[in-house]
Amino acid sequence: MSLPHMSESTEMYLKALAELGDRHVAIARLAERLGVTPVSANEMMRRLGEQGLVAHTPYKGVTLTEKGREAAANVLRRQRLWEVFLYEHLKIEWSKIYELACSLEHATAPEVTEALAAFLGNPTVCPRGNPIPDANGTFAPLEGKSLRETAAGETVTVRAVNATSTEVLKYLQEKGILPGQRVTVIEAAPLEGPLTLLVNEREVALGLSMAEFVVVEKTVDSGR
Amino acid sequence: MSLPHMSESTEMYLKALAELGDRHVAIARLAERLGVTPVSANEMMRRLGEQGLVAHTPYKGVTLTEKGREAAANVLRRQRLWEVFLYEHLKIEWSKIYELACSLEHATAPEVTEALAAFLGNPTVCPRGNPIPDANGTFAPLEGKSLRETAAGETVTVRAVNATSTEVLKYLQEKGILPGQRVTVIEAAPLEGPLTLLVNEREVALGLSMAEFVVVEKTVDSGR
DNA sequence: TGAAATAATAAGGTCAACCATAAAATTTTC
DNA sequence: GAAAATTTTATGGTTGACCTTATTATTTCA
Repeated sequence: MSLPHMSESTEMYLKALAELGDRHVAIARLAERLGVTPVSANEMMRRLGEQGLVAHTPYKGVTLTEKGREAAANVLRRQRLWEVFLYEHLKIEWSKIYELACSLEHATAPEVTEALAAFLGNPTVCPRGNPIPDANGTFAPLEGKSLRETAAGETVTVRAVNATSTEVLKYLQEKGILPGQRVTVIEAAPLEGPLTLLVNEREVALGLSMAEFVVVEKTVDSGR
Repeated sequence: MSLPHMSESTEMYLKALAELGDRHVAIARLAERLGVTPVSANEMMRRLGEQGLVAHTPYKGVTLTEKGREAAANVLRRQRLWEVFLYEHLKIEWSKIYELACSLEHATAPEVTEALAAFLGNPTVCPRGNPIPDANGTFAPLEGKSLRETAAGETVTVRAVNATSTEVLKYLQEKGILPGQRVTVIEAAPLEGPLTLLVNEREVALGLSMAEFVVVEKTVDSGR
């Protein structure tokens, strides 16, 4: 079941693919998220393809195979369990936990993963609002749409933040765009311009590339 | 202070040197402990020498420089803090903690190290009995001699176990050779033969290569 | 439909940390 | 003091994950 040993690099690619959604992912977007050149990402997709972890349809993009999806869930489980630990127990700043948990994740044996999950009380969401896959790799992929697709005038509730860069997370934290927060889109500037939001009675400007990774849900019970 | 980035490999070499004591260490012994060929260890010593971390006197051995000693203390700190966490909080089996902590150690940022230390209550010894350096890199190098040098008839108390292989640690665990345990050397077989010990009223055979890494202290207060 | 944009492939290069084999230098031991 | 053992150096090779530059293929859109 568990693969001979997955390199750190392989794990990062799998995680990125899982985080980018379960449809076909353009290699250019993958490369961008990982900070490598498209050529490198392409090479890597060939390698992962040979291992049966992804399926690549030229000019269409890549998807995880079932095997790849399972492996990715495992990586996400480790990543997000560490996030919980770092945030809840070590009291590390919210914006830094993704990056710090990421390093630990690659170094975590299955035995430690399960012991950690038990220690934490088998949490089901990470501090960034993302679901934590269970030990079998099953987890409900997050409901909701991205803030980017939210029309002006709408009021939504932040469900999760899928950004990974500490810098971006720091910006979101400063502006209060955190899971559970109610946000109203005041304006969406034309020409792919930024959104203007109302967060905690403060106006906040947010570029689309950041809004992309904020998962929101239409606020239903406005009076809770 | 903290180096640009130390590779996992560099950290392992520094740690092994620190664990092997503060005298000149023969490259062959280093290679043996790390499971690489002497040629590889030699190459690596040249590299670490260029970085000012070790001093190599040909045919005499290597020692850590002050810079190297500090770096090594930092690695040991991380290693041993994780050992405490894995053992005390995650309830992982004693014999496995070294290896599992080792992986985590390489992936641990300074910020996490310090938060972990605080979470654990700033422990000063790891479950294997070794001292945990403080945040400045200072720590009392373990008092005592190795079980290997203990004469037949002597009764000693195990202070620490400096073995690293899970297999060896498992054997020691099974035989009860753990920190705090009183041990009597019944016989030391000739020709570098094994020791026969009395541990918990049971006779135990122990090869010299294992005994080498059991640090003991002459039992003073026999009636505690 | 043809040009522009995007995506894929090809070719060649780097870097760290290993490996093996073999030759040379030094130390230890008889 | 010479042979044996150990250590060091030299040479050349491998692997994974990147990189650049250039060419070719495909898709999108005006």
